[in-house]
Amino acid sequence: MAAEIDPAVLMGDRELLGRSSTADRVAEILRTRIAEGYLAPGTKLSEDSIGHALGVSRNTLREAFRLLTHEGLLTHELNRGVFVRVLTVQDVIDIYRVRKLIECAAVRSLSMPPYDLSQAEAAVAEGEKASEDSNWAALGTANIHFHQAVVALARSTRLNELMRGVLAELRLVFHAMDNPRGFHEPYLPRNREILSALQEANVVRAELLLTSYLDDAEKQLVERYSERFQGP
Amino acid sequence: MAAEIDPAVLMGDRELLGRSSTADRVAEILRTRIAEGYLAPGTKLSEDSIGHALGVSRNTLREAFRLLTHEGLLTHELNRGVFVRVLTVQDVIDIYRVRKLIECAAVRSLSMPPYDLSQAEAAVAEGEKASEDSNWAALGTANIHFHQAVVALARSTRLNELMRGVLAELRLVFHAMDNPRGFHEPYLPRNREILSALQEANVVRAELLLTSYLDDAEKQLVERYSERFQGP
DNA sequence: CCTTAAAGGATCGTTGAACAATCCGACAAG
DNA sequence: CTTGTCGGATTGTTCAACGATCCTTTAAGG
Repeated sequence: MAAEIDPAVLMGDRELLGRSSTADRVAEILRTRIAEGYLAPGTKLSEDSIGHALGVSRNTLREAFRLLTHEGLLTHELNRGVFVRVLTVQDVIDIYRVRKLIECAAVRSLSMPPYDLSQAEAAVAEGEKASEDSNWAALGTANIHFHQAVVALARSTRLNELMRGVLAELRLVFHAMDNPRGFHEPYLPRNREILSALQEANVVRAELLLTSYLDDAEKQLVERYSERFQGP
Repeated sequence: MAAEIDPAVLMGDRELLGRSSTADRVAEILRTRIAEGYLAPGTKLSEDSIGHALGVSRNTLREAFRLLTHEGLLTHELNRGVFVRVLTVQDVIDIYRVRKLIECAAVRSLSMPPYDLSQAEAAVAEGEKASEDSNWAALGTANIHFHQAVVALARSTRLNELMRGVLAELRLVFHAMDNPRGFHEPYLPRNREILSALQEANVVRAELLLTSYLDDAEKQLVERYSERFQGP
């Protein structure tokens, strides 16, 4: 009469069920505020003011801080408090070193098609739509999603996690760009090109495109960033 | 009369001095206990008992738990408490997927000598000494140090951090091996061989050796691990 | 005038206690 | 044997308090 229950179906609901912990929600709020630039790098997050503003206790807030600190969005200085992370030029260089190493390795690790490129395709489409809508913040997000999808090709949860953190840090850098359109838009067709190479199973070409992409982005970012933070 | 003070000398003491936050110290204690196997995977860490045993408050202990949870050494189940992480076979596979990707990419990223191989040399020597002393736990640690040194060749703090976490997780797996000597010792000469290839600047050979090393270790580990946790 | 030292206020680190929510085991009923 | 219910134990969350540390201000001295 009744069909057997597939446990796998219920698995997807677990995160929805298990999600709670006010600390997680507070962290999510702060994460969003940081990502959208409302909390600029260098801003001090006072336990008292933030806790009072959000109506949560200091202890709970501290747990949220610890979450975000571990994600690299906040820095914690003993007896001084937490601050929105300020990335140095050295950090930018390190981030791109990681990206080059991992993204390229992920592409190279692909053996025979078919791969699941649906995420990457969705990300490129997302970027093209954002570009049409002139929504440059969304375009930056879509770019990040594309490269997350590239790493996901390696099918490793740990690498995905690492990349999620690294790209979240990169968002902090993006906010230092005063011309988001001029920075993000040129990379959109390059993402499309990389995707095409992957669809044609031309791994070598995809890796070459990816490398030059990352080299260019790094150069551009380091240039802008250093003249803004170390320059005269 | 008095000689000039060399500031560099005092730098080494900073971590000793700046070591703060009881939560950090508690985390360090637990980290060590887990690494040495005293706290076996699956063990429940009761807030009451641990907090009372270490003489710290429950709040502080929870911060330490949160730290280790994010490092992947503990798992946190809502309203049930924290447990020493029990890795699945899938986790082992994922860990080795990451290792193959990153360690090989780190080696391949080397361009022209000279590289700084001092860390790697020290790790191999450490392993050979541990082997002479028949200290198999130390041998496992030395092996981990060697591969950490390999990743360090990429000179990225973020990659180093990732690898530190991944290899700490791997320690959890090692404790499931009932014959540590038989497992660790065969890999010692292979580390030496990889080091030799690097010293000769033969990057291609080093990468090949590394790949087969990791493939063998993964196969062996997965076999043992699955028959122990999913077997009859 | 500048440098150094001390006092004060603000914030963080840590603890202890309290209450609600949840889980776990035992026991009873069907 | 399964289901429902109860009570003890543990966790989740908040609050208040005190000591420790840092930053700023103020004062003294060269």
